[in-house]
Amino acid sequence: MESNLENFSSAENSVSPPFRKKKNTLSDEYGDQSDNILHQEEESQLSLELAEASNQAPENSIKIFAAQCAQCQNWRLVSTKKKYEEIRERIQEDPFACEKAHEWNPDVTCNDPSDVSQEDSSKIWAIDKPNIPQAPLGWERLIKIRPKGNTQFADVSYKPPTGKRQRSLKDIEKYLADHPESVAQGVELSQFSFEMPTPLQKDYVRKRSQKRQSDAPHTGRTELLQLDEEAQHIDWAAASVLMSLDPAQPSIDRAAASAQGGPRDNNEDHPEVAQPKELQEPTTKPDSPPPAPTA
DNA sequence: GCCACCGGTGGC
DNA sequence: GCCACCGGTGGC
Repeated sequence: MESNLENFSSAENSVSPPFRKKKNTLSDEYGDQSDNILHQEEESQLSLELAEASNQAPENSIKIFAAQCAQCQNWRLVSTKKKYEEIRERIQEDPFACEKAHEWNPDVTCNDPSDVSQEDSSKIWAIDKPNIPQAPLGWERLIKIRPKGNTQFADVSYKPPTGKRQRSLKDIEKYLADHPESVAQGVELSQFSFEMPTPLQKDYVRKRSQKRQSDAPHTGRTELLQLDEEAQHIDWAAASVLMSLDPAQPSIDRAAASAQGGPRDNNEDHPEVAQPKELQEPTTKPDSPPPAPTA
């Protein structure tokens, strides 16, 4: 992926403004299928890509951020986490559009294919919640993705200018009580959100009722990718952001694809084969998007 | 001793 | 049934 994206260490979220378009996915080529995914209301969204499962990147941090153009529904990589946060915070009132990407990708237009694809088997995608405010100055919002099979998809926390990570609103409350100076600087509870992203693969997270598969080592991201065969649909309509990890396994695409296609109305032609590319591969350069989409 | 991870559970 | 919070524990 691009170098730009590599900087990101954490993910954020995105928003999905209500749109009037009918398509919603990132797919260019398979645009249609994407429609199914988001179907109904189209909204623009943001997506994130998690760091590699390997040991290199900071754990399961999100590496790539993307936002969906409200007009063409294609996804555009966002140059920095900060920019991403800015977009996210106001995405509802100020929907993302390809034009906004000109700041870091001057030539991109709605005719260019999405910068990201869900097909990228090496990535795990998750949709983030909308309306998450930017972290207060000096604070950093962190999202740690848990390995597949956990009862929870991720852990959201905030790292204050000083002190340790805060894991909940209650923690924040306490922190603010103990740090009047922060309050004096304008930091308030409403600036924090511990909502976590939703994995595209529904079975990524273990249901309470199910036992963990003893055999399956929950190594983490790697497994993620492969699992779902069943269609797991995410409510794109409701979703706002996507994140992806990169497991070393191939075969994810399909899963991802099915996951997405799965959503309610799939009109796709072929259930399995169809691989909606909602997100195009990050591989693609942000700057030089491939040929035109088809929409 | 501190930090991060993971599981369990209470509350909605 | 799902989600968020929090405690326990293992690893560094």
